[in-house]
Amino acid sequence: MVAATLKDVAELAGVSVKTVSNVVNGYAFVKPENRRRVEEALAATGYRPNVGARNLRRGRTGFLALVLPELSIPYFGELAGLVINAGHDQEWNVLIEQTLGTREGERATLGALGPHMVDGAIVSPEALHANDFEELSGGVPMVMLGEHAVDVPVDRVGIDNVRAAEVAVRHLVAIGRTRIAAIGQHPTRGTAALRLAGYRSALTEAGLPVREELIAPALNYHRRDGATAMADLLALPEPPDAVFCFNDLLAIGALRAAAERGVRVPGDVAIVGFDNNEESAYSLPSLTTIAPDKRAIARAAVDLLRRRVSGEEGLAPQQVHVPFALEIRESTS
Amino acid sequence: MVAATLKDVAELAGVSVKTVSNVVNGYAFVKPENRRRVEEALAATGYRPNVGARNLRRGRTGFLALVLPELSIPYFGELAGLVINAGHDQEWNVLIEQTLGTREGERATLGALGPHMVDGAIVSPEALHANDFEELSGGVPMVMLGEHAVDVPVDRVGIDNVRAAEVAVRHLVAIGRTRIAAIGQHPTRGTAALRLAGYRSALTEAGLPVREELIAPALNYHRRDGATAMADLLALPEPPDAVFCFNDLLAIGALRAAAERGVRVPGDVAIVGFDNNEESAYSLPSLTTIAPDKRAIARAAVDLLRRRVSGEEGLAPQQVHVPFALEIRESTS
DNA sequence: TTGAAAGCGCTAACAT
DNA sequence: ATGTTAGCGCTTTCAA
Repeated sequence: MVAATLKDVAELAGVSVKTVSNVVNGYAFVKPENRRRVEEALAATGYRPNVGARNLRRGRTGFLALVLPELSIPYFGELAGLVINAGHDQEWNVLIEQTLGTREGERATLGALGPHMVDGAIVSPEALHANDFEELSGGVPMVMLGEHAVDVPVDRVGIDNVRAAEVAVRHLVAIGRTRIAAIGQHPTRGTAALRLAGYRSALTEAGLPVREELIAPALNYHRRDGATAMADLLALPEPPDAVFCFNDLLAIGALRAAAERGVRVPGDVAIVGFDNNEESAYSLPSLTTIAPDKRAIARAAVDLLRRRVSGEEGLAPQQVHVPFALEIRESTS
Repeated sequence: MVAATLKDVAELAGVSVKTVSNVVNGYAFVKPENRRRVEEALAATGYRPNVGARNLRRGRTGFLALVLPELSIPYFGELAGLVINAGHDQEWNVLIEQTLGTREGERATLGALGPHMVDGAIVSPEALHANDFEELSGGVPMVMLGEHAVDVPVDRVGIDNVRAAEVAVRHLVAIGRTRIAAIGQHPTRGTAALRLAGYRSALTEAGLPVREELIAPALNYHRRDGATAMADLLALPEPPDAVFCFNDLLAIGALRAAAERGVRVPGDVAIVGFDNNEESAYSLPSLTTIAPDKRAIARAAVDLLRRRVSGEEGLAPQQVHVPFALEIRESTS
């Protein structure tokens, strides 16, 4: 029993393909008698539309690309799940591509995204340059995730990173910390610059000095990088009494570095993360963190794409800010 | 500059579509002169093949479905990344579908996988019944991930769960524990039964009694379920001195429940997990766990699928066992 | 070695 | 209300 086609069904029902197509697509007015016969034939043959053919005809692919660094990174795993769901709501299947967060990888992936491969792409760039974007977009509508230094006329969805960082640091100030460090400085990551700006401004606002030695860089944003950076901070003559990490993985690493040195959290040093990964509610201690509304990010991105794809030409590039919250947990109480 | 077609390129180069197609597909013998002109035209138009049309013609889709409970679960996030990579090696794009681990969800997803949607599917079933499988496979070649009670003539890839559980429990015996509990009993999960069997056999082999009150059920395999189960175990008149958790998330939850009650790990109770999620190397204490070779799982699954799709008919359903290792960390030392 | 043309399964004019 | 038919862009006989 090899896949039945519209034609097969039509023959079995004794009607034309058009009628079958109409029934299948829930179309118009079909004589009840015919509808019944078509439906029977449909069931009898176990007909399933050939999506490829349908899309070829319709001039769409039915696919959406989600381009991100790596699915094994909790934040992206969680986000991807939500994007898949949001995509389904718009009859899109989501194709996930991994770039490893390198410019190489990002260029290669965008370049491979032919105009026929997908109807649009949701991209979470980490290292892309502005001109890469223009060069490689290939006419595929795109939405960028997260705020970025890169200035490209493209829709973006994310939270207000400067404000979020301010909220995080203000919280540390509010619980009485004065030597507040930051982990995650990075030369090219767009969000790093923004979170750092928020960190600085919150300190200044509180009348606290910004000490450059308390701003720790991170080559990557993995757990091990957080541990390394935290080790360096704790080795300072005057170590910090609080640390704002630019993501939860860094914070988890920082937690471990502290524990290994017998430094108590939050007793000796309070820690705040960013992203609200599921694991952060279960770390020991659990992690206070900035919780972006990931569901809103996924929905807004897909929605923006839908509007672009359905050809709202005049629409200027949008910058959508979704809500975030400070999730206060044990690492700061 | 709307997407150029083969025809456009042919006209520009002054040759037939066939010749262009030949060049594009690196085919046969093309007169050098013509080849040059085609290549120029190709570059000038920025031609990209329409994958949908190509696949329609070729009778394949170029897509592979990866059906799993949820991408936000670390194990599946990590695995999905590896499957995507393995798929690319065989010129497949991977489509991820989430079932939430319910029979409902699994049935719906498999049912939606028309024969035209994907060339094959890699399925990680959690609740599927044997007849669901036959009813819904719709002729799409499938590979199942993990061992399962469900007996269906389908290729499977996974580790030897009974042996792995034995290795885990033997380790607990080896470090001198005698009241060894298990967390993760479940009425329908295939792996639960196998891991429990390994648990029992390792205890028996060590001459230790199997105490039913030390076998804790888990409705789900999330962190919170591990915490709940651990709380129950610790409330026993004679609490365990070791716990074997059927996955790392349960173990992470157990770690927290212990910490909240002032129970020291591994001092008072040693804990072993299963899966080797990335986070388990950074928990406090870090988690001893069974580490399946996930890369091997991904590769074997894709490879099996490739063989099925390319129509090796006579091939009997395979059961592939990939290697695993016991990763010893702080939670048992 | 290349061209012409059929057709993959579907949708949407157009005609009836 | 339904049938006929022309393609969507591509690959692939079949001829030339």
